[in-house]
Amino acid sequence: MGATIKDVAKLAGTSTATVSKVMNGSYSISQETADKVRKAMEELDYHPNLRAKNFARQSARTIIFVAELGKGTGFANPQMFEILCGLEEVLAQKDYTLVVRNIAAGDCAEFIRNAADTKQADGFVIHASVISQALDELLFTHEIPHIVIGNPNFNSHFCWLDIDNRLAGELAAKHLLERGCQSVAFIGGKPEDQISARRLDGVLTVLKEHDVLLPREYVKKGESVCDSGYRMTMQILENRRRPDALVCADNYIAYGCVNALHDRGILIPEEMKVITFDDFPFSQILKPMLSVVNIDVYDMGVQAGKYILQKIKRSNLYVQSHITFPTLIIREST
Amino acid sequence: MGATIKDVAKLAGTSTATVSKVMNGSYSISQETADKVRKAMEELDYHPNLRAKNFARQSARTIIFVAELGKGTGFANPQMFEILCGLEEVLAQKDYTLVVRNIAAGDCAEFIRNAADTKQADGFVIHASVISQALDELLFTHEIPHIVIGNPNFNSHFCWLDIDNRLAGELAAKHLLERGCQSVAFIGGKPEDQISARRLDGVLTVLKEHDVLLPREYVKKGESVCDSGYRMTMQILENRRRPDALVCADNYIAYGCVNALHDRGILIPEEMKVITFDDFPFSQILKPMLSVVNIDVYDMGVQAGKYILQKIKRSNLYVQSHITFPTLIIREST
DNA sequence: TTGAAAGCGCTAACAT
DNA sequence: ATGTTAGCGCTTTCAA
Repeated sequence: MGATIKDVAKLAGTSTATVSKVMNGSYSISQETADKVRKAMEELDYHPNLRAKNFARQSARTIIFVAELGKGTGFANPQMFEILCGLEEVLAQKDYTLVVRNIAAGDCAEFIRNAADTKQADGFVIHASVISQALDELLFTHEIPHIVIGNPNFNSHFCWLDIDNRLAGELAAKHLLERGCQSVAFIGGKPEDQISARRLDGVLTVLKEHDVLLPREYVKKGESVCDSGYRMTMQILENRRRPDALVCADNYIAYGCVNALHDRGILIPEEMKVITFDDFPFSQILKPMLSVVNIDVYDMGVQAGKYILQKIKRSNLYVQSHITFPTLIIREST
Repeated sequence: MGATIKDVAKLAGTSTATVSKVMNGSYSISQETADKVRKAMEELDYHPNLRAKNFARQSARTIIFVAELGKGTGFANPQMFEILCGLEEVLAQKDYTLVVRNIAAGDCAEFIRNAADTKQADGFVIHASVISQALDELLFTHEIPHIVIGNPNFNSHFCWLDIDNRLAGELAAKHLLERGCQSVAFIGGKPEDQISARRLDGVLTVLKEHDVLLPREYVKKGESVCDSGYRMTMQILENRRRPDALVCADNYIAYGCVNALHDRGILIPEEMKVITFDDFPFSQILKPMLSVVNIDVYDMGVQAGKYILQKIKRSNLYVQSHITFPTLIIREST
């Protein structure tokens, strides 16, 4: 066992209260005493017991990151890890501890209620995959500091942050316009895929503004897998008139798309420009390397960290926003 | 503030000690009293304060996962996240809390010393990227429960777990032999790449045993990137006699390799079998889908969790082993 | 400017 | 089988 505050007090010839005050930088301590105490600390190689401190203060200085984890999550969702890293950066800087907790969506409310009740954490960063009406109510009525990562798809009181996929779509479209494209097609994910839908939305907005049409037969919906991207691309190529650019809703679709163009002997970007979203996992590896509209998910974690710390201080703070800005990365495919 | 143990005791008409015993399942409590207490708990919606509990018990029930995180880690190293998920599963099951902490290699020893000193954690799971001689000494002399993920490349007292890359190489080679291959080439990473080297080692061992030769010109060393894989494959194809199988040291190399074979019009697997390691990120997506020797990194996290919990109980436990077994996944490329 | 003392909520040794 | 009581290490109020 290391030295305790008592040992320090004894050696310094003061009370434990004084030692505590020195540690916490109270103004009402004379230089002299402070020096004595600090010397004693050094001599004893004293490190305050964080747990005792938190207990006495009735605060944990802990944030729990809650999400549905499990086998395969690391590979399927590296973004989540990236967010986690950003979050950690901010929390560690402010001497907060980051706890990671896997929880099934159904058990989330119960878990958080208990964790908040027993003061295991001061706040929660919650992945949108585990939210529910019940959770919303709990957080709202108990005023539990939290921030949800991802836009809830139902009406709620949650504080949340999300990517602005609509804006991302706009950026992609604008870039194509700048490249002189006259006719653009979009190949997307499932009809219910919100991300894909919002990206399409952004694309459409910009194209309309510039009187570039995107006829119905140039919008495809399939699945977020390579094969589907391949098929959708082929379908688009069947049209009498070909578009001069393809916007792919994500990397997987883009991969299939590039394969299809390759098989048809269509040159990228000379005959067809291709752009997609997110810089992972293929965009930098495919031939040609793909232009993308990317999201800095690490920064999203940083933002989440800042907000949750603010929420803890001022619980009336309310945030619902698309805070993380997408950026255009131009590569060979456009 | 929620109800405390005192409130429960008062309502149940017992002492706090009795309440504590009921909570912790002591044998020496009559059914009757236990029921009374439990009813009181329910009535008050009592949840024990975990921090008080841990503090009183002088144990944190916490494991800290220490690694060098930062922007890009999530994408560059999804394995780490996968391990983390496995670790969380085991710890949560035993009511342990998992804390994630980014630390530079240089600051690691200092951080762990302090965390251990102040009993912030009962044990540490440490990524090999942040270990050092100093850390080894600290953990050894202070008998701090830990487990290192990854084989340290210097002499040490660490407890560690790692993947058995040698065995993985053996499995790959055996599979090729079973497929009737007579002549095998290996295209690997940099000369100093330990993982690549061990995989090659395993391949060579098996081939020798079966009198299949792997001549010097069939072993290439390059880089773990697609382009390098492409070039190395082309080099091998330049030989007068072609091998009938290629072992690629990893997914990136394999990607280049497949491209090269494709460009040369060589059919996989009919004219050339291809096998690689790890099931990420391309093996399931390339055409043809690649046979791989895979490592269950999630399970590695699970193992790490089990070991660290054991270490905490019995500090004399000593582990240095390649604990996670590779498995063969046969797909179209062989 | 300093110190005494009462917590913080729970555990565990010891007594009954 | 149950209760008494002394901690766990630090904070914080209040008095000196």
